[in-house]
Amino acid sequence: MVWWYDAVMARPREFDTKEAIASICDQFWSDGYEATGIADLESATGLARARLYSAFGSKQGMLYEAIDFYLESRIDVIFSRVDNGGIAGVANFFRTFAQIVAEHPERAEMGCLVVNSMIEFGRSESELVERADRYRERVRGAFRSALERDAAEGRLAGNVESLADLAYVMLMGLYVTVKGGAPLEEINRLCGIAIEVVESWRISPE
Amino acid sequence: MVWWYDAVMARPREFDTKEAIASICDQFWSDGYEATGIADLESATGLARARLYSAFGSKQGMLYEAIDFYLESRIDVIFSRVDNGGIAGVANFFRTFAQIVAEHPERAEMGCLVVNSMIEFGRSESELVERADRYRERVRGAFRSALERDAAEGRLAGNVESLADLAYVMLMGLYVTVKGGAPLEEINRLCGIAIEVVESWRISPE
DNA sequence: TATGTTGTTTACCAATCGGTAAAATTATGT
DNA sequence: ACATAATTTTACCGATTGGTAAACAACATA
Repeated sequence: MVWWYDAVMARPREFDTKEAIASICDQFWSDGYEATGIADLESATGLARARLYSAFGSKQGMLYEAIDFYLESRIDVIFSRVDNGGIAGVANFFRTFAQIVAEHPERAEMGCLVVNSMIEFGRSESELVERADRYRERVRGAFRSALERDAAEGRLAGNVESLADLAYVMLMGLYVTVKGGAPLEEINRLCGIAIEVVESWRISPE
Repeated sequence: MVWWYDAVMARPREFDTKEAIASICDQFWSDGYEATGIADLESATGLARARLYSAFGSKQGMLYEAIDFYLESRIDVIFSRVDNGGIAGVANFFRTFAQIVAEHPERAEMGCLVVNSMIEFGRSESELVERADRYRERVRGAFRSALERDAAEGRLAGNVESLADLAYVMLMGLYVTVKGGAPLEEINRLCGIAIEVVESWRISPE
């Protein structure tokens, strides 16, 4: 018994857990939680099931880590470009959204991992509800911080909170519609409307 | 072999298929497709699996019929009250939505069967995409027909199609947010914003 | 009553599900 | 070199999955 030291390394892990989680994330993202079996995760990561379980504990655990990874590697990156971007930043976000749907339909059809998971589980699992809360807060926070710039200079028609909320709701509506397989022209029309709405918030200087 | 007649009744079915579909619909609606097993459908309907399969063919077939039932028994009923209702009709729809979320949270958390299925399957199954198309068309159609009344009398600020689309997108965003387990106050705020948006479309007579 | 046809019942199926026990391997600290 | 502790490998588990074959029962026609 080792009584003098309790943090030995023993055998180090041969694979990069972040890399594995990235693959797991993609798998859950494109196929959903229930629809992906452990076998799918094995082939996605190239790791035997027992290695996955020893590293992440359970399938649910893998989803939680996948969502955490998604939040910091996708959501945070995407929405940090919206932060402080003003009305133009918000409008450009929706423009980019439309562009991605047009140019990378396979990616667009994956929708958003958090939205997908929210719908698949509802509020049945508190660990997911908590992450969904963080997600909504991040998205709305980005829109708020973008709009605050224009609001400070008196160029925003309306209050920041409400308009950020509206941008958030429109985005969620777009995600659902894209995932549902709506035709491209319909998506483009809806994105165009969202952009019009956002730009109508601008008070042009006289 | 009966060559002179090909539509004999033989033994009549002992259960009401519409009733069974209604139960199946509720089951899929509240738990999702993948998460409900045949055993769940058995206990929901009170019918042995073989009876379900002889009547509906497959689990997917049951989902298709469940969605068809949902479209005509829920969507059509709900949105027929929006048809021709004017701006007030659209605004009232969102008011009712908020009310249901507040008073019947369990029901609200089920979200919308079509939205849930759209997200669970994506555009992978054409039979679902087709139904999703019909769904969107019905929802936007109701909003359009509601707004056309005001538009005809010059009391609508904006064009009917775009505003109906906007109402649709906002509704989808609300569904997702409710299903994701957002707190009631947040839902209420978002509904309030949607209502404000809708009412801002009204051109009040001077 | 005989026959054809359909619905119901019962029992069953192979395949897959998520998960794990245990042996073999490989690094670490002494 | 040696004991320790972690990882990897292999093989496996019971439970559940969606689905079905076959015997039996009820009705319509003749």
